[in-house]
Amino acid sequence: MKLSTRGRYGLKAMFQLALHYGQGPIPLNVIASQQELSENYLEQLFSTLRKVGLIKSVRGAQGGYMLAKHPKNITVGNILRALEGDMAPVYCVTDDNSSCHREEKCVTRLVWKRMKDSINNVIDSITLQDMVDEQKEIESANKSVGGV
Amino acid sequence: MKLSTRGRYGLKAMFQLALHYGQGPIPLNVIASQQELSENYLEQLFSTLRKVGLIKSVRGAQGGYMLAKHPKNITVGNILRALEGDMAPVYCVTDDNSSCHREEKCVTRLVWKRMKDSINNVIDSITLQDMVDEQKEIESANKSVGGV
DNA sequence: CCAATTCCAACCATATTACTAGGTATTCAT
DNA sequence: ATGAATACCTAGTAATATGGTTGGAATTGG
Repeated sequence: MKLSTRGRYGLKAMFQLALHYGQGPIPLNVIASQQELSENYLEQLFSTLRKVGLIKSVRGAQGGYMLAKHPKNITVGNILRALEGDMAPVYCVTDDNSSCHREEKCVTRLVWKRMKDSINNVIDSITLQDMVDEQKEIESANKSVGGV
Repeated sequence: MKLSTRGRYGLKAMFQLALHYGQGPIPLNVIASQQELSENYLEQLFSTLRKVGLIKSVRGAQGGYMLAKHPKNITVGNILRALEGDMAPVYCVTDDNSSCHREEKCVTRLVWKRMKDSINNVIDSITLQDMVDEQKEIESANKSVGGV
């Protein structure tokens, strides 16, 4: 049960945007090269993120992407759900729960439900701002110890 | 981020074995038909479960499979890890953490770590016995309300 | 006008998933 | 002893998902 590159690349890229929030648009190739990702592939992810309203784009020269809201108002859950779909371990506990005729009589379903709730609880409680703050802590901790 | 059929089928099948714990071996075709699964495919899952010591087999006619320990000593986590591998959302926080040269300086890694811990916390806290108990509760609740 | 950029749709190679097929080994019941 | 019922094992395979690539059109700052 692994996340695909969509979720992984997407979160990293969004974190980069958060680090430069308020500094104007950042072009895709900058982010792609910083994270050593395929620019064209990342473009597809950003297309998705823009359509759900998490980022804004500026077209043309000097254009690029930026967060559509303050980092404190964007959660990891917002990003992962946009890119990976419903963060449920099995389809029978997704929001658009179509199938599963056995419904509530199913004990394994309760297990999946608890897993889902647990996952979503974590990812909805972490904002991009939290990550930016943590990054600063790590950096200052390294500096005070004289790390490389 | 979904579980594969290995984890889903496997848990269901193990739950069936738990329901009949102490009643001798149950042949594979019985479980397969009860859960409407491919017998040959389920066989592969049981092979894995046997090799990690979660189930025992009895060969020959009147043979079959049974849990190797009491249901209260088998967790959902035991089963899912056997069938799905390390239950980490990304490889950089798996136990045999090989790669990830960025190590502790990586903020996204902290996010994955929290997700992983959260997932494992849930699945390690639920035993097959818990599921059997829940099943009985559901059944008796249905009965007392006069459900179908 | 031109270079830099986003936007968009289609294509493609590879890996993974979820099986199927077909055989061998073992054991119980008769 | 025999045959049916079972577990055990390995290889093959169709479908699907993944992780991109390709090529171009639209937009805009300088």
